[in-house]
Amino acid sequence: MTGVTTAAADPVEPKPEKPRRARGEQTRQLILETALRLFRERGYAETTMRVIAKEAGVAVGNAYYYFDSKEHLIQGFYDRNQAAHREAAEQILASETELAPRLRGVLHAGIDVNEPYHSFAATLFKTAAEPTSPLSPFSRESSPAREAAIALFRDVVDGSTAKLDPELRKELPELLWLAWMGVVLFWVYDKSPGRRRTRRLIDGSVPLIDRLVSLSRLRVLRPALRQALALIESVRRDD
Amino acid sequence: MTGVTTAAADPVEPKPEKPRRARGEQTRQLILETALRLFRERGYAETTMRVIAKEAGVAVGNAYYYFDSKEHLIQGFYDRNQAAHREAAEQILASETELAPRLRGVLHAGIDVNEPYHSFAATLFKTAAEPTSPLSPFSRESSPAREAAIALFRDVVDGSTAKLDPELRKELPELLWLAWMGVVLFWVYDKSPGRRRTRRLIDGSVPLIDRLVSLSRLRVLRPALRQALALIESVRRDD
DNA sequence: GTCTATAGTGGGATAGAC
DNA sequence: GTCTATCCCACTATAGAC
Repeated sequence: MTGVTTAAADPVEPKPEKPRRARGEQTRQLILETALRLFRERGYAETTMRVIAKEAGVAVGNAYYYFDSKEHLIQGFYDRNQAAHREAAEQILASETELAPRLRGVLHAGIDVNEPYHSFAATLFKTAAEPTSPLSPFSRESSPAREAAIALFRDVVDGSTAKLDPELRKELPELLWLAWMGVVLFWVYDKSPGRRRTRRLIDGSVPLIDRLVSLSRLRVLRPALRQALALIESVRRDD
Repeated sequence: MTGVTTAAADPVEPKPEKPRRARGEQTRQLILETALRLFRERGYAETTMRVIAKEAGVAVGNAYYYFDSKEHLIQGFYDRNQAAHREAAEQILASETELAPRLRGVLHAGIDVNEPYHSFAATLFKTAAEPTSPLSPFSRESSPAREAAIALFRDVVDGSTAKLDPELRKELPELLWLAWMGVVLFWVYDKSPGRRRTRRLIDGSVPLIDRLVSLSRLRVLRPALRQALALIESVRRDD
């Protein structure tokens, strides 16, 4: 390609998109993929930045050029899986119209997507749990990812035929996301073969949630529902 | 009791209880107190083991003699506060007989006890959240502390005049402990002045829980209650 | 059993040359 | 953007004093 006649490369051929930047992005991806592979193979704590760099064929400093810290590699993982969850969920959302199976399908899809990373996810959870960490699911930095996740549950609710109290309908997506966080927490701690207990938790919780949502329209339960919604409202204030 | 004539030191004076061990315990406490003070003053990550040792007037190796790792200092903190919570709760448990104020009092007492360590507790939470860590509230190593905490909520329930479904009564202490973990999680993330939002969460949740517990005796809700209890049972299996 | 002092290892993170 | 050299700190090892 060094050829003479094309020597100075007159711009007949349009340059590939973002030649410089693309290379940077490529290096970034290379480092991330290498890191995630090593995390899966030998665990997070056991994988040193030196080894990640070596395996990826770059210098340690270069890894730190793209990722502020070892923990920031986790954010890459997080984003990737959020996207994968959304994609896996689309199928169910397109085919089901009842609330319960929609919810059930989306929850199982989330577990499916994360399963290969179960052992590594324990560490993910550790760093995500720190409130001061930008990786926390509640942090400002994560809010795009969080909003995306909540939007997924809004789809679950809004695309269903369920009849809901309008106030409840407004709050439900965020509540379901919270419940999902709870399921993830349970899953992280779940050591049962094939994560049977988590599957059972989902299969048992969904009909229960479905039943409670229906019951919430009963006259006897209206005050309790109002009280619960007022609680959410009061707690949300002054954040 | 080896001695013949007991030449050296006839046992006229009984030795002070555990002369050697007491000294060890003292050193241990000294190191722990020093560490917790420094954690509060400058944060966990910023406090090095070197500084802890120096401030306590011991050698680094000595600190490691008593605490297997820096994180293990947190277990000391955890145990201390559990005891303090229990103690603070006694007053309320001795004076109240209704479920709601008993629960409310115990929850607020828990926050009171932990409040001085709020900023440091964030880090505590981080390490506690790792499932593989012995510091996790769900780990086997923590089970004495966890059992003690659940026992506290058993007192809350059993010492109250509330009329409960017997099945629910059996499960409620553990459920309340779980709720308490949730409150702690919320508290850790709570940045509002004076932790107002956490206080509101408690004040709003307790009457709601109280109401739901009462409602659970209604005929319309019995199936839902059974369903919920069955869920707990099925999820608990094969641990 | 309790403690010191010292010298090391290894890994996360950074500075600054190129 | 990429590298090499270096810093700092958690943690270990060891050898020995009391």
